Amino acid sequence: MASGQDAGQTLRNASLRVTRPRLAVLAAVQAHPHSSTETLIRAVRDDIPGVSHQAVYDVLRVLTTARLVRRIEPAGSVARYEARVDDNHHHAVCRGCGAITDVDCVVGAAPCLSAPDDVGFVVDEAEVLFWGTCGDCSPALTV
Amino acid sequence: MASGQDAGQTLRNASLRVTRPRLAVLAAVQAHPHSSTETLIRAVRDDIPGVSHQAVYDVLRVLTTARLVRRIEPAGSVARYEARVDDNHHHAVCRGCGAITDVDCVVGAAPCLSAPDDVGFVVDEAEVLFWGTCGDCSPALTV
DNA sequence: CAGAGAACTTGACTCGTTCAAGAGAACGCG
DNA sequence: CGCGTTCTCTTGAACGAGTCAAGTTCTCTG
Repeated sequence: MASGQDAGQTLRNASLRVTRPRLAVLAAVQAHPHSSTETLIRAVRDDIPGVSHQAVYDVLRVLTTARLVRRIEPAGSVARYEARVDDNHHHAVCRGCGAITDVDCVVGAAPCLSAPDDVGFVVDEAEVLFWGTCGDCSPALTV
Repeated sequence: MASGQDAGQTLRNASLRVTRPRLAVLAAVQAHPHSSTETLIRAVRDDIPGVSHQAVYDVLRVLTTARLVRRIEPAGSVARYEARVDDNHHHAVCRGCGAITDVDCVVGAAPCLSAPDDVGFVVDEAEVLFWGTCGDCSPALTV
């Protein structure tokens, strides 16, 4: 893939060392958005069979801290990761199957909602989560 | 307390049996909004010293299912509970100390944001979480 | 007041995630 | 190009919030 070098450069730009696990994790997150750590571990092992789960956990933390991936943690779910970091978008979570779908920001720039002007609370992010039922999980609702 | 009978009636209205643990948990959630399960267990034990943690977990699940309390689960935090269920409000979470503050809904009725009209996804709740730093945790920011 | 079924106690256990120590690899510098 | 420092990965154990399961106790109906 031509993006292999790009990923290396991306890491370097973030002052991170370029290692195979990091490249593989980055690629896995891009290829499988909203995946759990376990899913990502499996995906990474397709590329590097021997990676330890700890390595993936470490890499994900580093990438998250460097803002190269974004961590999502809907209630009742394990942590999930996605590579869309430069735009402001939200998520819809299905209560039935747990599937997560991207939802473009309904208002505009982040934080896309008016912040509480209260007692010195400084908002740096407004997280919006839509809870509901996806098409596959609502067969009974025959409109 | 005069609310003792009210709480019993509240449970009965929800078709739930009235037990001391349930009354105590309900009172604890009302008295300590945004508390963790562990905190609630301690609060309940002030009233009924012998309650098992399992009982509190059970009661919280039942009350949550019956919509008498609401469960909040910010990323990186344990589950927390509150008794404000009949209005639509959101939360501000401090990245420093983890404190949670109520924020009245900025738009109006729930779900207070336009839903994704996409592929048959039916939204029943829009959860908004403001992330930032509370007054106590930002002493360095001397405007 | 007695029976049925829900609720609580006790104690073990699961599972995602983190901690810790040592071996190995990436990168800057000579 | 090779060396050393420092960060990264491996291995294996540990943690902790929450759940499961079996048995006893209590609430409520008739």
